[in-house]
Amino acid sequence: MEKEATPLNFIEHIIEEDLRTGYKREQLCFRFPPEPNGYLHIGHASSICLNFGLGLKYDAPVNLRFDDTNPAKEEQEFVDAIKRDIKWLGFKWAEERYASDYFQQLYDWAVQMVKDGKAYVDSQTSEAIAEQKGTPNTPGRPSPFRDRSVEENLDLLEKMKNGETKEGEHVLRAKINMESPNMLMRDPVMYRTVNKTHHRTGTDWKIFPMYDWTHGESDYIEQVSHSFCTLEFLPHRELYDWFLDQVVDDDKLRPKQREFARRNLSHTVVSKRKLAELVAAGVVTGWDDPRMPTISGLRRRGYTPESIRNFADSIGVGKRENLIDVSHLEFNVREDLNKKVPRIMVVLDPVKLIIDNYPEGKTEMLEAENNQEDESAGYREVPFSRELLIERDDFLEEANRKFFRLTIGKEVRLKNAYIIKGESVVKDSEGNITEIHCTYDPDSKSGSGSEASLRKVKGTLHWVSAEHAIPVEVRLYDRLFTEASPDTVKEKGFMEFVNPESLTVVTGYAEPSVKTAVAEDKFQFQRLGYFVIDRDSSPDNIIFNRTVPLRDSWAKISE
RNA sequence: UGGCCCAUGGUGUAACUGGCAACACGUCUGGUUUUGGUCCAGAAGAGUCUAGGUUCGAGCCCUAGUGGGCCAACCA
Repeated sequence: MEKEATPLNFIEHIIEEDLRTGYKREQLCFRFPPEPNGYLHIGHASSICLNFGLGLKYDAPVNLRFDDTNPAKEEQEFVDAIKRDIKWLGFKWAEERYASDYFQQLYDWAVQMVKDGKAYVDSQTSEAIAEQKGTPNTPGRPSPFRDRSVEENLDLLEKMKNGETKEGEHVLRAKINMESPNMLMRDPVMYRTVNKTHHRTGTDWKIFPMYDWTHGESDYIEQVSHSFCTLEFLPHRELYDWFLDQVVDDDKLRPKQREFARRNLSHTVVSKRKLAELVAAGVVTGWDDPRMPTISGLRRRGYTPESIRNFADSIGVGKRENLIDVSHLEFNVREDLNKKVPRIMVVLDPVKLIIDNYPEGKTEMLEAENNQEDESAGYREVPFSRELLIERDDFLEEANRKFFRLTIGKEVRLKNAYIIKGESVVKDSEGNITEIHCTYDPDSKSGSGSEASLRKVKGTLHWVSAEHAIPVEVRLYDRLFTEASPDTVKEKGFMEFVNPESLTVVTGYAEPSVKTAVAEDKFQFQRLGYFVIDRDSSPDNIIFNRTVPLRDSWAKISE
């Protein structure tokens, strides 16, 4: 029907090819299979967007399936967090499934495999089994238990299942090929016993299936057509297919595993273990700290679901190693926020600006556009008076020609207000500027249309009225890691690369309308970056988080 | 002493069954602008890891090499 204007990525090429060679469109089904052992991060977001994006594109169901086969690591808390984050990203899953739903079916199949001589119980230590497996360069040797009788195997498997054997005493192994060049085919473990309470099956099961003996079978049960995973699972594909051979009915759809490269982000660590360490060490306040690469952290930092989805789409999928620069991600928030965030003026590092020729005690309300790019965002009123606060670095006594802001003797515009001219400064005994004095042109009011108001000036400054300013807490976030490469961070110990200035808390002064904005949970913006109101804010305690700083050029020119 | 995967501007991806290497980010220049943001216009930047081969023609196919990655949890 529709012409594909955008080129297909290689995953879509696979699907298109399958559609040409037998698959029916209505058979397409995908899944996102997280293990509930931690919070979702930006890496998962790519996978979520890929799978759910395919679902949308092909109008196919996408299941959310929790890979909960290891009770030692998994918790209900993570299940809840994962569901929340996927919803926040804006996706809807067709079915909510759990690998643990399939424990009985998996067990029945395993029993059949034992009967068919395709699986056996091994009673060696894990060390012995590992040793016999050989190495990628040397073939493995068969276990002494490899040829146990079917009866004995069945009996032992039953006992394992009932918890009549000790943890680690036996495992069930598939009988494949100890000399395979693929290590995974050297009689992989299918079941191990774990004496832990499972978050869903409780103590019903004492044996738990391994990933390989679960994933393809779960895909098959759910009739998933394409099971996409990251490249490190490529060697698993042979085993995925072998296990499927043992259970697949010819008249049902056979799932396909296909692999894509995980997408790495510069300046970002996503290892759950390391993130947990950051939380434990108190480097961050929690999994949803705005500096965390978790979806909940990004949300709190001010990233919108759209910006994350756009990022994932624009980055594409491939099969090669990659390191995507965070600037790609940051571009996507800026792009999205530009369109929809109302602007509010906030001064972070204030210095007093006094308009000598403005009447003392007078306050006038000026009209200000909420979003210059979106007229429907409307207008608000901002109080203006004789004493204002402006950014300290918006003023320089002696400026070079590249400095566009306030200096003595030059004119600039106060945003939404008047054109002013720098006159003089007052300094304390240490030479710090405490007051800047200026004069304003009463005819130059913004939007008045007067001749004076149309005069070109070299810069525009944001400001707040000192008397009306509302103190707010502003948290300036920078990249958590100073090193770009996740590998380097991994090798050298990631704590060394934690940026000590990743969080700076300052008191800022905002215009009064910030109160309304907090109540309405609106985004904020001003020149120094994009600010969003932290979700811990209340009208009495307003906290801003900064999402991304503006381009570095600002910092360079300031010097 | 193996097997498998990958190789396109600084970054990430495109290039239909071989046909002038494209898009986005980033960078730079200019313009608009009630902030240097935004927006608009434009530029620079790879000849596709190397060497052979097939072909009228190769980023796409073949061979070898080089470089990078994955595989030796009772993790996923």
